[in-house]
Amino acid sequence: MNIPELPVDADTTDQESVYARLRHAIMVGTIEPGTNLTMRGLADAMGLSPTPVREAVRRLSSENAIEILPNRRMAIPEMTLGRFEELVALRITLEVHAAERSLPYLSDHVIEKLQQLDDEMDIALSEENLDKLTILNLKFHRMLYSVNPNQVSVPAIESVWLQLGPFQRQVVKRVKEFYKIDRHKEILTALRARDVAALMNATESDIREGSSRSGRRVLTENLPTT
Amino acid sequence: MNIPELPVDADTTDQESVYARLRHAIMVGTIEPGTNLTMRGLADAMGLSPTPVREAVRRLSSENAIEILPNRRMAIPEMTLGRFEELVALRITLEVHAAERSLPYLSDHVIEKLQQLDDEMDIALSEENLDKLTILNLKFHRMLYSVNPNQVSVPAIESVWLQLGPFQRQVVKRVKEFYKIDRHKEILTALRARDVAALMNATESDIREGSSRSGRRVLTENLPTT
DNA sequence: AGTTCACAAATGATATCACATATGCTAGAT
DNA sequence: ATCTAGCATATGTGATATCATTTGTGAACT
Repeated sequence: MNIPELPVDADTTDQESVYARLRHAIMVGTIEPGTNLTMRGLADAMGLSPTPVREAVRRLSSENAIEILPNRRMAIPEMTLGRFEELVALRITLEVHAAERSLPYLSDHVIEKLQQLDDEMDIALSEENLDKLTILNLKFHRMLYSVNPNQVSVPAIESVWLQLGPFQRQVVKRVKEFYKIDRHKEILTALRARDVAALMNATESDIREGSSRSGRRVLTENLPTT
Repeated sequence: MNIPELPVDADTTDQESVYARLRHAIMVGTIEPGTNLTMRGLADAMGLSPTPVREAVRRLSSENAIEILPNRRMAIPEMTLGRFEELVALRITLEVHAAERSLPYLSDHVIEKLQQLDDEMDIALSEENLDKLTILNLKFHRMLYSVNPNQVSVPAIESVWLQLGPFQRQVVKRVKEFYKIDRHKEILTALRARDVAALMNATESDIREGSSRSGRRVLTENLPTT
């Protein structure tokens, strides 16, 4: 198992950096569904003792990114069509909610930064750098929802991202087939117009087209439907 | 700090039981907002070494039930009016979503069990057993949302309950002032009629009246508004 | 060849220890 | 009396050791 390192500032705790590394790896789909993990294996891979690894894994298990089996072993959960569709539906509900509640706090400056992120995404797409595309996409959404100063939904949203993550590589490969219209441009237009209804619509379409269609295709080809 | 014990079956791990105990205590509001916690303090209180306590605490921190401060100390987060209103709004969005997606899987047998829970709540209310009332209420909601076999929203919902928990005792004391109409009865009626719109309406009203109004009152009386 | 049992290796869970940092208290200076 | 410096204590973090349980392997048996 090879978990890429991540830049960390000096004061971060080992537990924290393990958490960040695993989280990142899961979210971009580095680790495939069904992968079995061991505390000592991860600890060895990262050159640490099992202690901080256990703490990081526990956190991820509470976010439903890692599954603790009855035999006390750990695994990345398998994806099924039913679970996938529930996750996408939840993602839409949560992100439409978060977008709606961010709009009143939105400044032109943030819109500008969102625009820049979208530009970077265009570059990543043309370079076929799919992991980077994924990260930038999530960063775009996170930034929008975080402008609400009392925001409490981002952690829930990130948990859904984590659960969809292992499946991400398979989905994103097909994204060009289904993602004909650039919904981020629509989101940006709605933001500039401060148009709530348009924003909610564009957000839903973005998520649905970015994951649902291609994801379902992959799943009906490969996986059990239960 | 006195964290009540909880019944556990033989095979549960120490870490797991600490997690369950803390979680329960936070959810019914045993621990007040702003309370400072220490690993060793909790460990001593439960007769365990710090190791399993750390893991349980880490999990709860990832569910935003416990806050890790920059000095690496831990505390139960303070509540503010802004955060409170965001939490209630998120609770409504999530639970309306979950209720809607459970309805298609609902059996008469489950409706019967929900009815029984509601009866128990009436008794708890007449006995003024407020902690029990809280637990039964959450159990009622959890049972409904869990009939969806592919359900993925309950963990997110429980995280919101956890974040509202420390505030629960103050709110529930006032519940009689605002909770004039029994919205659980309305939910049950909607379930029996398989009426989605009525279900969603009743769910929203139940949550809003059960927490929002009395909660806001408590907060505007006591706390900073930021 | 396939099955079963026994033993070895791997793994998870927890306590303990060592270390670094943060906190709190006391004594001295102003 | 108040502030500050310094030291003792408390606390968080992580490595290690130990034990119980699970997994895996190989030999004996059918």
